[in-house]
Amino acid sequence: MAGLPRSCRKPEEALLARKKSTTVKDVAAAANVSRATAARALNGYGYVGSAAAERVLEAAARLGYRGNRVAQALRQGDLPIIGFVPGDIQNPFFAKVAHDIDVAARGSQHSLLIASSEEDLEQERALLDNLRALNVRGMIVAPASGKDNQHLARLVREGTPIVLIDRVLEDLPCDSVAVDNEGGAREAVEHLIAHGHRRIALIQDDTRIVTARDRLAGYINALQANGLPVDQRLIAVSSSTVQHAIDATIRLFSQPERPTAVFTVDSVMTTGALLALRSMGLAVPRDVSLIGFDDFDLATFTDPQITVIAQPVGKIGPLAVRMLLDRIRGLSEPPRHVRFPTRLISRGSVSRIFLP
Amino acid sequence: MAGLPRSCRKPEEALLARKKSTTVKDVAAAANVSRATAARALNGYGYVGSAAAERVLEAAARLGYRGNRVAQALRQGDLPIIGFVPGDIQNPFFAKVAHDIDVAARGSQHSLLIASSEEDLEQERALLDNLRALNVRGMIVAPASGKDNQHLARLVREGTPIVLIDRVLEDLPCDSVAVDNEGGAREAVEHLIAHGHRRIALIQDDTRIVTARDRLAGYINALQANGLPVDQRLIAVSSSTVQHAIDATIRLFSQPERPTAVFTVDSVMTTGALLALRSMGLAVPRDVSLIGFDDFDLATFTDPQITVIAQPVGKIGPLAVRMLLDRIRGLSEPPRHVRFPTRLISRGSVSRIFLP
DNA sequence: CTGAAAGCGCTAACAA
DNA sequence: TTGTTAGCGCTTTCAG
Repeated sequence: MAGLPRSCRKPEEALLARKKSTTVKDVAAAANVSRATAARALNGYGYVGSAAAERVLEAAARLGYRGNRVAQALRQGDLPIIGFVPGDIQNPFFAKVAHDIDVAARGSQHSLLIASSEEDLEQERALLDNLRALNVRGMIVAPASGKDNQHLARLVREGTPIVLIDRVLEDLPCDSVAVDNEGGAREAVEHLIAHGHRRIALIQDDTRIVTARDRLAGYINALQANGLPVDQRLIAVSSSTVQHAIDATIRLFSQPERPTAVFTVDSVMTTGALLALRSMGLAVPRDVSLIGFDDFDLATFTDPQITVIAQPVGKIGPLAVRMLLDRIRGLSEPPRHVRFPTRLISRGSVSRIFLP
Repeated sequence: MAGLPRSCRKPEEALLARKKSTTVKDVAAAANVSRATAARALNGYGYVGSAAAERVLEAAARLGYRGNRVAQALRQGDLPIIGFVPGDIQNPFFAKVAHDIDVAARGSQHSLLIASSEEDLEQERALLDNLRALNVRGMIVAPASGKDNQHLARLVREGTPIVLIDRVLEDLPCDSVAVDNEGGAREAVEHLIAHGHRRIALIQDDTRIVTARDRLAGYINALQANGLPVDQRLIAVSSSTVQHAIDATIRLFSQPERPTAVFTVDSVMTTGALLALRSMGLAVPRDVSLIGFDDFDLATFTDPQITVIAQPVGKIGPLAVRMLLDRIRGLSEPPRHVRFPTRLISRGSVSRIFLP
């Protein structure tokens, strides 16, 4: 008899043992029908006599029957859940996207499991593996890295519906939703060049992150298209936290030949740059011009306000969910890639420089 | 023979059918051992001959065996997951707490499932029901409402480990981690009173939310302790979004007798109030003094900076996880309630008023 | 050291 | 209309 009470490693644990919840079997017994009939009544399919159905429902209510999704999932193959793996849940961009995904997912009867990779590739692997092992229906992922993505390739190969957001991996055959990072960055830098700036600094993430790489490309392309040199001393790499961005900015401005303008690749970086500049007594845009990728609350609070490259953040989550649901429903078209354009919002943080 | 391929509602769906993943059975077959032996080798318990074990591991690797958590969960009773139900994932307070919980949970081999209630009681019920049906180990919840919490009471009664954060329900017998909302609010308002203010406005959430209720109590207590009247026209209720807070602030200042100071109950409200005041051409603190509950990035970006009541945000998540894990491990002490003190950070947004 | 078999809770094909 | 039964993938006794 394998009938020992499970999970009794230590005696004291038994005290708090969760009350065994009521199962279909209990309900069926209470209603004097078979498990099959009870299940039919509970889930409303097939033929059930109205008398029997009523008894079942009554018993279920009385016993507090709730159903066990894990068992259902084991039986049916998957859980009505989609996973979202953002790079960092604290970044307002991802928080907003997470919220939008949540709303859209809920609208189609799915729960959302958010698991942040914290920009750590190893962690991302573990999380995706977890989600997969849980048999979620599909996943929306902002990959932490542009390289070493065999784990993603494998998931795709195995048929798990996946939609990439924000960071596209060209060689991965799955849908993606992102913005024109290269174009946006190029526009930002060209805006600075058009205002006479020549020493333009870049504060960016590790180029392992795809968006950082693309925005760097935009920066370089803009410079080269205008015959300006790419000076490595003007490029600061920092992880995307306010404190790191502060340090990077200070380093940048501790050099003999200071930049006259700064382009920051996300709103966290922009926040850090603003704080650093202020602490160094540099006024924007009098001493330094500033333009940031991604619009954010703070951008309109400074005086003057900050010029930014805005992304249509609110469109990303809902579209990603729609695409994912298509795949979950079995759509087998070739991968679709959507790239939204960005938009330069000119505020007051860029000044005109007159060349000698 | 119930051997029909499942899930073939429509023929085209079959095309994309997820590749059936390899099971212990496959591995066992490939290694020429029984399922039991394979399981033993895979999970490293019991006696397994080293030759057999090696064959199993090799076969598992070759076949790409990954394990099925759902089945494990069904067998073992629960999933190594904890759930977090914040009021609103976009609120930076909850985003930070979510991040902290994530880190702490991961440290103890648990995944985190974040499901935001969006301050909707009905939604919260559905989400908690989902989590419960998934057999998660425990949940950390910021209840959307101070009333109508039978759903929570029931979960607790059934033995699901639950820790409340930010918003404590006194009559619910479970652990909680929060801050001294009443005391913090009182200190804020007393600070304003000490600076000579008499017409002090409050911008707050619906009092259905426990923190809003407690902070309102602090506001009222401070006024009464100082012999000041509570004027309903000075109390604006708004849901916690920037736009709603803007509207509420404008309404407040459209009255004949304007307040000389404003106390906002969270950082989103504070952001909204700042935007509204600026749009009305009112300078802080020249025309209006301002103090907000909860410190946030923006508070140090305005000129002058904003005086706030700071909470030890970083301590809440980790402690909640620790308490939850205790319960999961079977701790059966009576409920523990932790309340952190708040701290007034005086910056420049409160001016002294000289009475006539 | 290994294998057979039971059973977690649920659903659904099939028989009655 | 209802009941019987198989089985999802896994772990774990118990008997070899």
